[in-house]
Amino acid sequence: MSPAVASAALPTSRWCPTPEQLMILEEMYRGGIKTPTASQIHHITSYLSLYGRIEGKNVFYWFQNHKARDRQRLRRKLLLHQHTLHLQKQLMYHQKLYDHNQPNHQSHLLHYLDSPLHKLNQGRVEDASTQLLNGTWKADLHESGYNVANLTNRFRDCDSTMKRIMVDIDASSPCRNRTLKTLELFPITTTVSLKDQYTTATQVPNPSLLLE
Amino acid sequence: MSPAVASAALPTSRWCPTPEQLMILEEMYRGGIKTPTASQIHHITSYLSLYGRIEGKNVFYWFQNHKARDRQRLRRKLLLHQHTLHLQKQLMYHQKLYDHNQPNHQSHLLHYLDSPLHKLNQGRVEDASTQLLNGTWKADLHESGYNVANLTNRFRDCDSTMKRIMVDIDASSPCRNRTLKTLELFPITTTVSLKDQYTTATQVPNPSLLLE
DNA sequence: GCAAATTAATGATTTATTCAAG
DNA sequence: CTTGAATAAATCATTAATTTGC
Repeated sequence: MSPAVASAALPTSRWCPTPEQLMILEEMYRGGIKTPTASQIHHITSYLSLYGRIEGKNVFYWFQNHKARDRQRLRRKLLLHQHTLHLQKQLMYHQKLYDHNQPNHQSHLLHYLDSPLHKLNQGRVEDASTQLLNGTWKADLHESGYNVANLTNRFRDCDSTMKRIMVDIDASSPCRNRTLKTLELFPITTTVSLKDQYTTATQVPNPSLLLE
Repeated sequence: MSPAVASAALPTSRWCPTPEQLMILEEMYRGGIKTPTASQIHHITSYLSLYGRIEGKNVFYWFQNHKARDRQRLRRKLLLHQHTLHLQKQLMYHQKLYDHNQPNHQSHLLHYLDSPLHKLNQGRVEDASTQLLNGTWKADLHESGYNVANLTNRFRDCDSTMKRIMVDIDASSPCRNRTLKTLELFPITTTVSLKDQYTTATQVPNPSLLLE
Protein backbone atom coordinates (compact mmCIF):
# COMPACT_ATOMS: atom_id res chain seq x y z
CA MET A 1 0.00 0.00 0.00
CA SER A 2 2.40 2.63 1.20
CA PRO A 3 4.33 4.32 -1.60
CA ALA A 4 8.06 4.65 -1.70
CA VAL A 5 9.13 7.14 0.91
CA ALA A 6 12.73 8.20 0.60
CA SER A 7 14.39 5.94 3.12
CA ALA A 8 17.76 7.64 2.92
CA ALA A 9 17.79 11.20 4.26
CA LEU A 10 14.72 10.98 6.43
CA PRO A 11 12.88 14.26 5.94
CA THR A 12 12.84 15.62 9.50
CA SER A 13 10.18 18.28 9.74
CA ARG A 14 12.26 20.75 11.67
CA TRP A 15 15.80 21.93 12.07
CA CYS A 16 17.84 19.98 14.58
CA PRO A 17 21.00 21.86 15.42
CA THR A 18 24.22 19.89 15.55
CA PRO A 19 26.30 20.25 18.73
CA GLU A 20 28.82 22.39 16.89
CA GLN A 21 26.11 24.70 15.59
CA LEU A 22 24.67 25.01 19.06
CA MET A 23 28.03 25.80 20.59
CA ILE A 24 28.72 28.46 18.04
CA LEU A 25 25.30 30.03 18.40
CA GLU A 26 25.60 30.12 22.17
CA GLU A 27 29.03 31.60 21.95
CA MET A 28 27.84 34.32 19.64
CA TYR A 29 24.90 35.02 21.90
CA ARG A 30 27.21 35.35 24.85
CA GLY A 31 29.45 37.50 22.72
CA GLY A 32 26.68 40.07 22.50
CA ILE A 33 24.53 39.19 19.52
CA LYS A 34 20.99 39.11 20.84
CA THR A 35 18.94 40.20 17.83
CA PRO A 36 21.02 39.81 14.69
CA THR A 37 20.14 41.86 11.66
CA ALA A 38 19.12 40.20 8.46
CA SER A 39 22.62 40.50 7.06
CA GLN A 40 24.15 39.11 10.22
CA ILE A 41 21.77 36.19 10.03
CA HIS A 42 22.89 35.57 6.50
CA HIS A 43 26.52 35.43 7.45
CA ILE A 44 25.83 33.24 10.42
CA THR A 45 23.74 30.89 8.36
CA SER A 46 26.33 30.45 5.68
CA TYR A 47 29.00 29.85 8.29
CA LEU A 48 26.94 27.33 10.21
CA SER A 49 25.99 25.35 7.13
CA LEU A 50 29.56 24.05 7.24
CA TYR A 51 28.39 21.95 10.20
CA GLY A 52 25.04 20.76 8.83
CA ARG A 53 21.89 21.71 7.03
CA ILE A 54 20.54 25.05 8.25
CA GLU A 55 18.37 27.91 6.99
CA GLY A 56 18.20 31.59 7.75
CA LYS A 57 14.90 31.25 9.54
CA ASN A 58 16.44 28.67 11.83
CA VAL A 59 19.04 31.17 12.95
CA PHE A 60 16.44 33.87 13.29
CA TYR A 61 14.16 31.72 15.40
CA TRP A 62 17.01 30.45 17.48
CA PHE A 63 18.03 33.95 18.55
CA GLN A 64 14.43 34.97 19.14
CA ASN A 65 13.77 31.98 21.34
CA HIS A 66 17.06 32.06 23.10
CA LYS A 67 16.71 35.69 24.06
CA ALA A 68 13.15 35.25 25.26
CA ARG A 69 13.98 32.19 27.28
CA ASP A 70 16.99 33.88 28.76
CA ARG A 71 14.88 36.75 29.97
CA GLN A 72 12.31 34.30 31.30
CA ARG A 73 14.92 32.39 33.24
CA LEU A 74 16.29 35.58 34.71
CA ARG A 75 12.86 36.84 35.69
CA ARG A 76 12.01 33.62 37.41
CA LYS A 77 15.29 33.39 39.18
CA LEU A 78 14.83 36.90 40.44
CA LEU A 79 11.34 36.20 41.69
CA LEU A 80 12.47 33.03 43.38
CA HIS A 81 15.27 34.93 45.01
CA GLN A 82 12.96 37.65 46.16
CA HIS A 83 10.68 35.05 47.64
CA THR A 84 13.57 33.44 49.43
CA LEU A 85 14.57 36.77 50.88
CA HIS A 86 10.99 37.40 51.91
CA LEU A 87 10.88 34.09 53.72
CA GLN A 88 14.21 34.74 55.36
CA LYS A 89 13.06 38.10 56.60
CA GLN A 90 9.80 36.71 57.91
CA LEU A 91 11.64 33.91 59.60
CA MET A 92 14.16 36.21 61.23
CA TYR A 93 11.42 38.45 62.48
CA HIS A 94 9.45 35.64 64.00
CA GLN A 95 12.51 34.05 65.44
CA LYS A 96 13.27 37.33 67.12
CA LEU A 97 9.79 37.56 68.57
CA TYR A 98 9.94 33.98 69.66
CA ASP A 99 13.37 34.07 71.22
CA HIS A 100 13.11 37.39 72.99
CA ASN A 101 9.46 37.42 74.00
CA GLN A 102 9.12 40.88 72.50
CA PRO A 103 6.43 43.04 74.08
CA ASN A 104 4.24 43.30 71.03
CA HIS A 105 4.62 39.79 69.73
CA GLN A 106 1.15 38.97 70.92
CA SER A 107 -0.62 41.64 68.98
CA HIS A 108 1.42 40.85 65.91
CA LEU A 109 0.72 37.18 66.20
CA LEU A 110 -2.94 37.80 66.86
CA HIS A 111 -3.14 40.00 63.82
CA TYR A 112 -1.45 37.35 61.77
CA LEU A 113 -3.70 34.62 63.07
CA ASP A 114 -6.71 36.69 62.11
CA SER A 115 -5.41 37.40 58.66
CA PRO A 116 -6.62 35.67 55.51
CA LEU A 117 -2.99 34.92 54.83
CA HIS A 118 -2.85 32.56 57.75
CA LYS A 119 -6.13 31.01 56.77
CA LEU A 120 -4.83 30.36 53.30
CA ASN A 121 -1.70 28.87 54.75
CA GLN A 122 -3.94 26.52 56.64
CA GLY A 123 -5.91 25.70 53.54
CA ARG A 124 -9.05 27.40 54.83
CA VAL A 125 -9.80 28.97 51.49
CA GLU A 126 -13.45 29.59 52.26
CA ASP A 127 -12.72 31.49 55.46
CA ALA A 128 -10.13 33.64 53.81
CA SER A 129 -12.45 34.37 50.95
CA THR A 130 -15.40 35.49 53.03
CA GLN A 131 -13.10 37.46 55.27
CA LEU A 132 -11.66 39.33 52.34
CA LEU A 133 -15.10 39.82 50.86
CA ASN A 134 -16.64 41.27 53.96
CA GLY A 135 -13.73 43.59 54.32
CA THR A 136 -13.53 42.18 57.80
CA TRP A 137 -9.79 42.17 57.81
CA LYS A 138 -7.74 45.30 57.82
CA ALA A 139 -4.22 45.05 56.59
CA ASP A 140 -3.19 47.82 58.91
CA LEU A 141 -2.25 46.48 62.27
CA HIS A 142 -3.29 49.58 64.07
CA GLU A 143 -6.95 49.36 63.15
CA SER A 144 -7.28 45.69 63.94
CA GLY A 145 -9.99 46.09 66.55
CA TYR A 146 -12.32 43.19 66.93
CA ASN A 147 -15.45 43.50 64.89
CA VAL A 148 -17.77 42.41 67.61
CA ALA A 149 -20.71 43.80 65.66
CA ASN A 150 -23.96 43.00 67.37
CA LEU A 151 -23.58 40.85 70.42
CA THR A 152 -27.21 40.55 71.46
CA ASN A 153 -27.40 40.05 75.18
CA ARG A 154 -29.70 37.09 75.02
CA PHE A 155 -28.65 35.77 78.38
CA ARG A 156 -29.41 38.25 81.07
CA ASP A 157 -29.75 35.77 83.90
CA CYS A 158 -26.43 34.09 83.35
CA ASP A 159 -24.52 35.34 86.37
CA SER A 160 -26.32 32.98 88.70
CA THR A 161 -23.40 30.57 88.74
CA MET A 162 -20.91 33.17 89.68
CA LYS A 163 -23.16 34.62 92.33
CA ARG A 164 -23.67 31.27 93.95
CA ILE A 165 -19.96 30.65 94.05
CA MET A 166 -19.38 34.10 95.43
CA VAL A 167 -21.96 33.53 98.11
CA ASP A 168 -20.28 30.27 98.94
CA ILE A 169 -17.00 32.01 99.28
CA ASP A 170 -17.86 35.22 101.01
CA ALA A 171 -20.47 33.78 103.36
CA SER A 172 -17.61 32.05 105.15
CA SER A 173 -18.45 28.39 104.85
CA PRO A 174 -15.18 26.56 105.28
CA CYS A 175 -14.47 22.88 104.70
CA ARG A 176 -17.29 21.90 102.35
CA ASN A 177 -16.53 19.61 99.48
CA ARG A 178 -13.77 17.23 98.41
CA THR A 179 -10.45 16.58 100.04
CA LEU A 180 -9.15 19.80 101.41
CA LYS A 181 -5.58 20.03 102.46
CA THR A 182 -5.69 23.37 104.12
CA LEU A 183 -2.39 23.20 105.84
CA GLU A 184 -0.31 21.96 102.96
CA LEU A 185 -1.51 24.84 100.89
CA PHE A 186 0.86 27.34 102.38
CA PRO A 187 4.41 26.12 102.09
CA ILE A 188 5.47 29.65 101.55
CA THR A 189 9.18 29.48 101.18
CA THR A 190 9.24 31.86 98.28
CA THR A 191 12.70 33.02 97.50
CA VAL A 192 11.91 33.37 93.83
CA SER A 193 11.47 36.85 92.43
CA LEU A 194 8.47 37.72 90.36
CA LYS A 195 10.58 38.16 87.28
CA ASP A 196 12.11 34.75 87.65
CA GLN A 197 8.67 33.32 88.12
CA TYR A 198 7.50 34.71 84.86
CA THR A 199 10.49 33.81 82.81
CA THR A 200 10.80 30.29 84.09
CA ALA A 201 7.10 29.65 83.84
CA THR A 202 7.05 30.03 80.07
CA GLN A 203 8.78 27.04 78.59
CA VAL A 204 9.58 26.47 74.97
CA PRO A 205 7.32 23.74 73.61
CA ASN A 206 9.04 20.72 72.19
CA PRO A 207 9.90 21.11 68.54
CA SER A 208 8.27 17.97 67.24
CA LEU A 209 5.50 19.99 65.67
CA LEU A 210 4.72 20.11 62.01
CA LEU A 211 2.85 22.54 59.89
CA GLU A 212 -0.54 21.68 58.56
CA MET B 1 -19.09 72.22 95.52
CA SER B 2 -17.70 68.74 95.87
CA PRO B 3 -18.62 67.02 99.10
CA ALA B 4 -16.17 65.41 101.46
CA VAL B 5 -14.73 62.38 99.78
CA ALA B 6 -12.68 60.26 102.12
CA SER B 7 -9.22 61.60 101.46
CA ALA B 8 -7.50 58.86 103.40
CA ALA B 9 -7.92 55.40 101.87
CA LEU B 10 -8.53 56.48 98.29
CA PRO B 11 -11.42 54.29 97.10
CA THR B 12 -9.72 52.31 94.39
CA SER B 13 -12.32 50.66 92.26
CA ARG B 14 -10.55 47.35 91.97
CA TRP B 15 -8.24 45.16 93.97
CA CYS B 16 -4.57 45.82 93.42
CA PRO B 17 -2.51 42.95 94.76
CA THR B 18 0.53 43.73 96.85
CA PRO B 19 3.84 42.19 95.73
CA GLU B 20 3.70 39.73 98.62
CA GLN B 21 0.20 38.63 97.74
CA LEU B 22 1.20 38.16 94.14
CA MET B 23 4.24 36.14 95.08
CA ILE B 24 2.20 33.87 97.29
CA LEU B 25 -0.52 33.40 94.70
CA GLU B 26 1.98 32.59 91.99
CA GLU B 27 3.76 30.16 94.25
CA MET B 28 0.53 28.39 95.04
CA TYR B 29 -0.39 28.27 91.38
CA ARG B 30 2.95 26.80 90.51
CA GLY B 31 2.47 24.42 93.41
CA GLY B 32 -0.54 22.94 91.67
CA ILE B 33 -3.58 24.93 92.71
CA LYS B 34 -5.29 25.89 89.48
CA THR B 35 -8.98 26.04 90.39
CA PRO B 36 -9.31 26.29 94.14
CA THR B 37 -12.52 25.19 95.78
CA ALA B 38 -14.63 27.58 97.76
CA SER B 39 -13.09 26.46 101.00
CA GLN B 40 -9.58 26.75 99.63
CA ILE B 41 -10.37 30.23 98.47
CA HIS B 42 -11.49 31.07 101.96
CA HIS B 43 -8.29 29.92 103.51
CA ILE B 44 -6.15 31.64 100.95
CA THR B 45 -8.08 34.85 101.38
CA SER B 46 -7.73 34.93 105.14
CA TYR B 47 -4.03 34.22 104.86
CA LEU B 48 -3.45 36.86 102.21
CA SER B 49 -5.29 39.53 104.16
CA LEU B 50 -2.22 39.63 106.40
CA TYR B 51 -0.53 41.44 103.54
CA GLY B 52 -3.31 43.84 102.54
CA ARG B 53 -6.99 44.25 101.85
CA ILE B 54 -8.38 41.34 99.82
CA GLU B 55 -11.69 39.57 99.23
CA GLY B 56 -12.64 36.05 98.29
CA LYS B 57 -13.77 37.09 94.84
CA ASN B 58 -10.35 38.62 94.20
CA VAL B 59 -8.74 35.26 94.83
CA PHE B 60 -11.35 33.51 92.75
CA TYR B 61 -10.86 35.88 89.82
CA TRP B 62 -7.13 35.77 90.14
CA PHE B 63 -6.98 32.02 89.69
CA GLN B 64 -9.51 32.12 86.86
CA ASN B 65 -7.55 34.73 84.96
CA HIS B 66 -4.18 33.33 85.72
CA LYS B 67 -5.09 29.89 84.52
CA ALA B 68 -6.76 31.20 81.40
CA ARG B 69 -3.86 33.46 80.52
CA ASP B 70 -1.38 30.75 81.21
CA ARG B 71 -3.11 28.56 78.70
CA GLN B 72 -3.32 31.45 76.31
CA ARG B 73 0.38 32.13 76.57
CA LEU B 74 1.15 28.51 75.92
CA ARG B 75 -1.17 28.35 72.95
CA ARG B 76 0.37 31.41 71.40
CA LYS B 77 3.88 30.25 71.99
CA LEU B 78 2.99 27.03 70.28
CA LEU B 79 1.44 28.78 67.31
CA LEU B 80 4.38 31.10 66.98
CA HIS B 81 6.67 28.15 67.06
CA GLN B 82 4.64 26.33 64.46
CA HIS B 83 4.72 29.35 62.26
CA THR B 84 8.46 29.59 62.62
CA LEU B 85 8.81 25.98 61.61
CA HIS B 86 6.53 26.57 58.66
CA LEU B 87 8.66 29.45 57.50
CA GLN B 88 11.83 27.45 57.99
CA LYS B 89 10.43 24.63 55.94
CA GLN B 90 9.31 26.94 53.17
CA LEU B 91 12.65 28.67 53.17
CA MET B 92 14.60 25.45 53.02
CA TYR B 93 12.45 24.24 50.18
CA HIS B 94 12.91 27.35 48.13
CA GLN B 95 16.57 27.53 48.90
CA LYS B 96 16.89 24.02 47.62
CA LEU B 97 15.03 24.85 44.43
CA TYR B 98 17.03 27.98 43.99
CA ASP B 99 20.43 26.50 44.63
CA HIS B 100 19.97 23.29 42.69
CA ASN B 101 17.79 24.45 39.83
CA GLN B 102 15.36 21.64 40.48
CA PRO B 103 13.45 20.48 37.42
CA ASN B 104 10.01 21.45 38.65
CA HIS B 105 10.87 24.64 40.45
CA GLN B 106 9.37 26.62 37.65
CA SER B 107 5.91 25.17 37.92
CA HIS B 108 6.02 25.45 41.68
CA LEU B 109 7.05 29.05 41.63
CA LEU B 110 4.53 29.87 38.94
CA HIS B 111 1.83 28.25 40.96
CA TYR B 112 2.85 30.22 43.99
CA LEU B 113 3.00 33.46 42.07
CA ASP B 114 -0.52 32.86 40.84
CA SER B 115 -1.84 32.07 44.29
CA PRO B 116 -3.87 34.48 46.41
CA LEU B 117 -1.33 33.85 49.12
CA HIS B 118 1.33 35.60 47.15
CA LYS B 119 -1.03 38.41 46.28
CA LEU B 120 -1.84 38.91 49.93
CA ASN B 121 1.82 38.91 50.75
CA GLN B 122 2.16 41.69 48.28
CA GLY B 123 -0.74 43.57 49.78
CA ARG B 124 -2.92 43.08 46.70
CA VAL B 125 -5.98 42.32 48.81
CA GLU B 126 -8.45 43.06 46.05
CA ASP B 127 -6.81 40.68 43.60
CA ALA B 128 -6.66 37.90 46.11
CA SER B 129 -10.25 38.46 47.06
CA THR B 130 -11.67 38.29 43.56
CA GLN B 131 -9.46 35.36 42.77
CA LEU B 132 -10.74 33.43 45.74
CA LEU B 133 -14.29 34.44 44.99
CA ASN B 134 -14.23 33.31 41.41
CA GLY B 135 -12.74 30.02 42.50
CA THR B 136 -10.12 30.79 39.93
CA TRP B 137 -7.37 29.36 42.04
CA LYS B 138 -6.91 25.71 42.82
CA ALA B 139 -5.01 24.89 45.96
CA ASP B 140 -3.88 21.53 44.67
CA LEU B 141 -0.62 21.86 42.85
CA HIS B 142 -1.30 18.89 40.64
CA GLU B 143 -4.31 20.44 39.04
CA SER B 144 -2.58 23.74 38.71
CA GLY B 145 -2.73 23.94 34.98
CA TYR B 146 -3.05 27.48 33.92
CA ASN B 147 -6.64 28.41 33.71
CA VAL B 148 -6.20 29.79 30.27
CA ALA B 149 -9.94 29.38 29.85
CA ASN B 150 -10.87 31.19 26.73
CA LEU B 151 -7.93 32.80 25.09
CA THR B 152 -9.89 34.16 22.18
CA ASN B 153 -7.63 34.24 19.20
CA ARG B 154 -8.10 37.90 18.69
CA PHE B 155 -4.83 38.24 16.90
CA ARG B 156 -5.11 36.32 13.68
CA ASP B 157 -3.15 38.76 11.63
CA CYS B 158 -0.30 38.92 14.05
CA ASP B 159 2.21 36.95 12.06
CA SER B 160 2.49 39.59 9.39
CA THR B 161 5.49 41.18 11.04
CA MET B 162 7.17 37.85 11.29
CA LYS B 163 6.53 37.11 7.64
CA ARG B 164 8.03 40.35 6.51
CA ILE B 165 11.22 39.69 8.44
CA MET B 166 11.47 36.20 7.01
CA VAL B 167 11.21 37.54 3.52
CA ASP B 168 13.97 40.00 4.30
CA ILE B 169 16.23 37.23 5.43
CA ASP B 170 15.70 34.47 2.95
CA ALA B 171 15.52 36.76 -0.08
CA SER B 172 19.25 37.19 0.44
CA SER B 173 19.61 40.89 0.92
CA PRO B 174 22.93 41.33 2.66
CA CYS B 175 24.36 44.49 4.20
CA ARG B 176 21.20 46.42 4.77
CA ASN B 177 20.95 48.39 7.95
CA ARG B 178 23.21 49.57 10.74
CA THR B 179 26.87 48.96 11.33
CA LEU B 180 27.62 45.40 10.56
CA LYS B 181 30.85 43.94 11.76
CA THR B 182 30.71 40.68 9.95
CA LEU B 183 34.20 39.56 10.59
CA GLU B 184 34.41 40.23 14.28
CA LEU B 185 31.35 38.15 14.80
CA PHE B 186 33.08 34.83 14.72
CA PRO B 187 35.85 34.67 17.24
CA ILE B 188 35.00 31.08 17.83
CA THR B 189 37.43 29.97 20.45
CA THR B 190 34.86 28.07 22.40
CA THR B 191 36.36 26.00 25.10
CA VAL B 192 33.38 26.47 27.34
CA SER B 193 30.97 23.59 27.70
CA LEU B 194 27.27 24.09 27.48
CA LYS B 195 26.87 23.24 31.12
CA ASP B 196 29.32 25.88 32.17
CA GLN B 197 27.47 28.34 30.01
CA TYR B 198 24.27 27.76 31.83
CA THR B 199 25.61 27.71 35.32
CA THR B 200 27.81 30.76 35.01
CA ALA B 201 25.21 32.75 33.13
CA THR B 202 22.76 32.70 36.01
CA GLN B 203 24.07 34.90 38.74
CA VAL B 204 22.48 35.53 42.08
CA PRO B 205 20.95 39.00 42.06
CA ASN B 206 22.17 41.35 44.70
CA PRO B 207 20.39 40.94 48.01
CA SER B 208 19.28 44.51 48.47
CA LEU B 209 15.70 43.55 47.70
CA LEU B 210 12.95 44.04 50.18
CA LEU B 211 9.58 42.53 50.59
CA GLU B 212 6.44 44.53 50.13
C1' DG C 1 13.51 65.44 82.42
C1' DC C 2 8.54 65.67 82.44
C1' DA C 3 3.68 65.30 81.23
C1' DA C 4 0.38 63.89 77.84
C1' DA C 5 -0.65 60.10 74.89
C1' DT C 6 -0.32 55.44 73.65
C1' DT C 7 0.03 50.62 74.66
C1' DA C 8 0.25 46.55 77.47
C1' DA C 9 -1.28 44.05 81.57
C1' DT C 10 -4.64 42.45 84.33
C1' DG C 11 -8.76 42.64 87.49
C1' DA C 12 -13.73 42.01 86.75
C1' DT C 13 -17.83 40.47 83.87
C1' DT C 14 -20.28 38.31 80.53
C1' DT C 15 -21.07 34.65 77.22
C1' DA C 16 -20.32 29.89 75.49
C1' DT C 17 -19.33 25.21 76.16
C1' DT C 18 -18.97 20.88 78.56
C1' DC C 19 -20.77 17.25 81.05
C1' DA C 20 -23.20 14.62 84.30
C1' DA C 21 -27.78 13.70 86.42
C1' DG C 22 -32.55 13.07 85.80
C1' DC D 1 -33.30 15.35 75.41
C1' DT D 2 -33.31 18.75 78.74
C1' DT D 3 -31.43 21.09 82.65
C1' DG D 4 -28.26 23.07 85.56
C1' DA D 5 -23.63 23.24 87.69
C1' DA D 6 -18.98 24.14 86.56
C1' DT D 7 -15.64 25.99 83.92
C1' DA D 8 -13.47 27.92 79.78
C1' DA D 9 -13.38 31.65 76.53
C1' DA D 10 -14.26 36.26 75.29
C1' DT D 11 -14.77 40.81 76.50
C1' DC D 12 -14.95 45.07 79.18
C1' DA D 13 -12.65 48.45 82.04
C1' DT D 14 -9.06 50.25 84.79
C1' DT D 15 -4.45 50.51 86.16
C1' DA D 16 0.61 50.13 85.13
C1' DA D 17 4.19 50.83 81.87
C1' DT D 18 6.20 52.98 77.66
C1' DT D 19 6.64 56.13 74.30
C1' DT D 20 6.69 60.68 72.52
C1' DG D 21 6.88 65.67 71.91
C1' DC D 22 8.20 69.39 73.99
